[in-house]
Amino acid sequence: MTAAPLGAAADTSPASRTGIRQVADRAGVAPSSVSRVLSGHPDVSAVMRNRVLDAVSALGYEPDMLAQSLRRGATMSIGFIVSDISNPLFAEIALAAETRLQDRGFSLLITNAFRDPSTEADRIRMLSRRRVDGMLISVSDEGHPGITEALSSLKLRVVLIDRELPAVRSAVLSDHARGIGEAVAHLISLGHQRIALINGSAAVRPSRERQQALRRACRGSGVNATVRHGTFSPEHGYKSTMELLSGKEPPTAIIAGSNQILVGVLHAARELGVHVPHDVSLVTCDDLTLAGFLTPALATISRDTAAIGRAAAGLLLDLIDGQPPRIEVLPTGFRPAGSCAPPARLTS
Amino acid sequence: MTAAPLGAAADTSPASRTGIRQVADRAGVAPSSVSRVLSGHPDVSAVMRNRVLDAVSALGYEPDMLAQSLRRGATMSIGFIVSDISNPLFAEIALAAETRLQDRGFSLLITNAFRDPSTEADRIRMLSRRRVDGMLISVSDEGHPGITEALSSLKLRVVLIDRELPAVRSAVLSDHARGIGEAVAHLISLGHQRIALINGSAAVRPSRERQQALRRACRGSGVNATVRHGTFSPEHGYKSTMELLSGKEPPTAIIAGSNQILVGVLHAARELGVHVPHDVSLVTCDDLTLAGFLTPALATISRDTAAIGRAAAGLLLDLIDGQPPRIEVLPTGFRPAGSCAPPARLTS
DNA sequence: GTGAAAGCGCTAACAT
DNA sequence: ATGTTAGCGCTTTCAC
Repeated sequence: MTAAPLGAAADTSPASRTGIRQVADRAGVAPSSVSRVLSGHPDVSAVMRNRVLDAVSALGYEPDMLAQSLRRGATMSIGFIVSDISNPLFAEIALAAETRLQDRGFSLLITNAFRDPSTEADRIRMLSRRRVDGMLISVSDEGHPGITEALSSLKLRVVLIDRELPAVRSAVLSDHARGIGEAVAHLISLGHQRIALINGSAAVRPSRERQQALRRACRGSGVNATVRHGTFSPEHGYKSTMELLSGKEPPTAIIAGSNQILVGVLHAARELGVHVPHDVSLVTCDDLTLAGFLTPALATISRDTAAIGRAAAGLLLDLIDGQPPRIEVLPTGFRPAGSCAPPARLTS
Repeated sequence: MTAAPLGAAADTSPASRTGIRQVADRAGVAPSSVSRVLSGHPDVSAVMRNRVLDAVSALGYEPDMLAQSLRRGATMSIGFIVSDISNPLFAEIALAAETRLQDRGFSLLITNAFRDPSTEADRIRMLSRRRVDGMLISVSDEGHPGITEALSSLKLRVVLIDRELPAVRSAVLSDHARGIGEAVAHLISLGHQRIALINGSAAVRPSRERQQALRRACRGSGVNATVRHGTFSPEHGYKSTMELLSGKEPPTAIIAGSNQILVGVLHAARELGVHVPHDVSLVTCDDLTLAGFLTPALATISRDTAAIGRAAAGLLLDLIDGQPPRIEVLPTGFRPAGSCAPPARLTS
């Protein structure tokens, strides 16, 4: 709650930072006039404008956004709560969002929440204290009361990324069902009868959508669908794969619910000496840099991360511009590859 | 220069945000007393403290950090100028740095500069206007005058990451020479006589260190070392590989100067039908998620990104605490793997 | 078209 | 130990 004071070694320069006052003095005008010139006020004479601009460049004056923000009631900054910025999926979204926001003069305050809901609630409050003009959030548990509370207590513009929360009416969603549907159709056409989805947490929309899509795609086909929920982590991928493949009637195809989960799946497969695609076919969700260079190349359900980031930033900017909240759905698509092949033994 | 005003749809709530004044009124005390309680001032009676704290929680008061910052002269925020946050290398550094800074109450303002020096200079000025208490920077051109100027105009605490600038005396560096030295020694021991380094830009320290280390490691051994400088991009990796491998006396081993460059190298090798390690051995700099799952597994010169982020944050915090600038050097290490093997034809 | 004055929300002297 | 006052750097009525 309390902020630590700054250390002593602040000023190396004797003269304090040049403010609007110094500029005004040098130009021989009032501070308010400097402000008007700099903020593009229409009623300023050319003489005034030039005198001020000269003084500004002579002194190298840079307006203090802190003071501007306090006065104007807008910080021109956006908070982005990411569960894990080191995951390229989120990093790419953040990059695209920042690019779009920067064009409008907004800065991005990025903060990591380590997939911990109460940390997320804390970060929401922190960003609120910093008076950000809006937030981009992808919570890790849509049902967490702390998050709902932190969110509802503030009248702030919020855009969700791939999440659904009753309290927030702006979101960018991915159509996971489509990608899963395509992937499963492909697997079934290859002759697979037992498909397993090693899924992330059921507390977030993508996992639920994937599960539903898998069940729907298998319905009536006689194909057996198994879903294992867990964390978005290599550990979950590893453990689930070990259990699935060493059980009775192991799946002939596995879908990894995230790039993190995939890593665990690969470790387990290697450890078990299981060969892809001969022993088991493999599909993963979301791109990974080297997925195309694996042997065999990895079939992937992918989405346009830059488009997601741009859309999220766009929605937030619209909200700030006074437009009503909106939900945008972006597609996912399945890219087949060598990691999918007909099962070795077609009979169970 | 001018900031766009915020849209109309700001207040949904009729009552304006509760400030320190409202808390003071409700507790029947002066605003300064509220401030004292909240900032942990020693001279406050227990009665006062309780009355204030009650009012605070009753009203759900959250102090306005904007006003605090203006008044205290410290924003408790740090700027981080990254060339590309979607590169896991930087993302992991940023993550570790943020974690460390967050512990001390600092927030991280991350901004992308797309490896463009003049964008970097712009971002430095932008962060300066936002009055960040310090910056973490990894410029993409150490010789760019605009950056030097932007940096020197501000009396700010700056820590460089893997860069050398005369104006900045705090930095976290990686000992690239060591990793390259180990890798080259390994290659030479396998019998390689022609080693190529597809390097990044010579305008930054890592590239220069790698080049020097390669030359040093080859000196007197009769081994031919080729270095190609360029951008840190797949395109550079692709083009260089195509040219190197289709030239006369092609290298029998290639070292890719970054994970981005590596991607281009892999594309080119695939296109040329060149087999690793039979036709050419391959080493890459900096980890990539799936590098260990490639066939063959990729030999890598790696470093501890989390340690770099922590060290950078630590240096900056020390600077803020008034300690003198310092340079910290962290190791890199070579991890051999199947992508390195004796050259097929030992004679040129 | 320009200047003077008030104040954004908070903290730190200075009083008491 | 607590209240009063001034002011961080800027913008914006309000006068002229």
